Amino acid sequence: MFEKPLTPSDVGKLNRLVIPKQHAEKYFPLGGGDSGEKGLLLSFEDESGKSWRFRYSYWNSSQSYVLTKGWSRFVKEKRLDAGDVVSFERRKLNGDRFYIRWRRRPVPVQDSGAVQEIPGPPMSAWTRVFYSAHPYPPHPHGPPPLLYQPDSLHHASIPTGTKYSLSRILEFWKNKIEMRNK
Amino acid sequence: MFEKPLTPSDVGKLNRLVIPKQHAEKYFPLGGGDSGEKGLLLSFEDESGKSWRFRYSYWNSSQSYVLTKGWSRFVKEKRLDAGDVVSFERRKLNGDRFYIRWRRRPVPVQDSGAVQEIPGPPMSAWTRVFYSAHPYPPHPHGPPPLLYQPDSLHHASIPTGTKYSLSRILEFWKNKIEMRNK
DNA sequence: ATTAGCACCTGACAC
DNA sequence: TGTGTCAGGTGCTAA
Repeated sequence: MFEKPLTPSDVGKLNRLVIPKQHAEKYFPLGGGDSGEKGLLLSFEDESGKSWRFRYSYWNSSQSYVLTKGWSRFVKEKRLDAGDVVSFERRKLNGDRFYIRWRRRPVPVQDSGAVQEIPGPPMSAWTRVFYSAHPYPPHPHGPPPLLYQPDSLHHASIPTGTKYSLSRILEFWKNKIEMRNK
Repeated sequence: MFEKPLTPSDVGKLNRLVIPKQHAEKYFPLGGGDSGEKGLLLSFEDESGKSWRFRYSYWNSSQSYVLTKGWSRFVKEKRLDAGDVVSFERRKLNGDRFYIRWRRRPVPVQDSGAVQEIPGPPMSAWTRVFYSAHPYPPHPHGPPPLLYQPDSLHHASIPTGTKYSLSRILEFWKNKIEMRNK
């Protein structure tokens, strides 16, 4: 049916996938007043045969069609990232089902030289911690990103229970924000 | 009956107070199918004798009990802030009524003077920032205050060894930065 | 235009 | 380890 390259918001904390209107209206029509109220529950099968249910609805405020409930679980399980592509298919072969596929982003993002190193011995530790732990890059529009998440750091593991002393936290972030505000 | 120290959300723009489940089910039972649907209207008397009505209901999605309608007016009139404590009481003395009381957040524990492993601001910087930052967006005019006010730190309300989980730290600072960028 | 209120949703974390 | 709780969110509607 169609594909969509995921935006940062699609894989971010908004927990929703925007379906481009032309595709939404063509393939997932919401019947006006009836199902249009609360949306639909759409079921898809992934590459492993696992079934995924997403709530599909229309947001009047943004006039867009979205998958909401269930979407974030999919993003997490598949470890989807901005630029990756999801595709929705319908196969009438055995029973007319919906399928959802995904693939890594076609070409690695070119390094624009935007990654900023924070100087200082403790800081480098912190940048690593932060990069690897920060699930969502900042919004792509507006001011230049404060944080950047290079591919190589995606899954660097920090034990989830790791804790840090306040003074180091404050020191680090004071710096961050001062840089940001310059 | 019980008390609750208010969270930033309880006094913030969500306009609701979460009643901890244990207390809710003990003192404000929602009778299954009857009142469970639409909640109740609870009436309380404050310290001045003024009557407050709150809508009390159960949110299925989060499985929590909340005061909604009317709550924000109470917060505003009493100028409640995060950390302040509300208490709910029932007095059978004259007529078995509900009372609602409130008090300012407990005075912080005196700073022990212990030195941090790494030089940095006292712990209260953190608490102060954390709580004062949330409720209502606090930029009246002029540049919003930078991260913390070292000059206003006379107490430590957290034991000096306290550490924080990464997720809390990141969440907090993400908010901070977003506010500054607004 | 703003916002209280409402019914939902989710991730983090304490146990 | 899971699981339940709940703090912090969302979009929508009505006023």
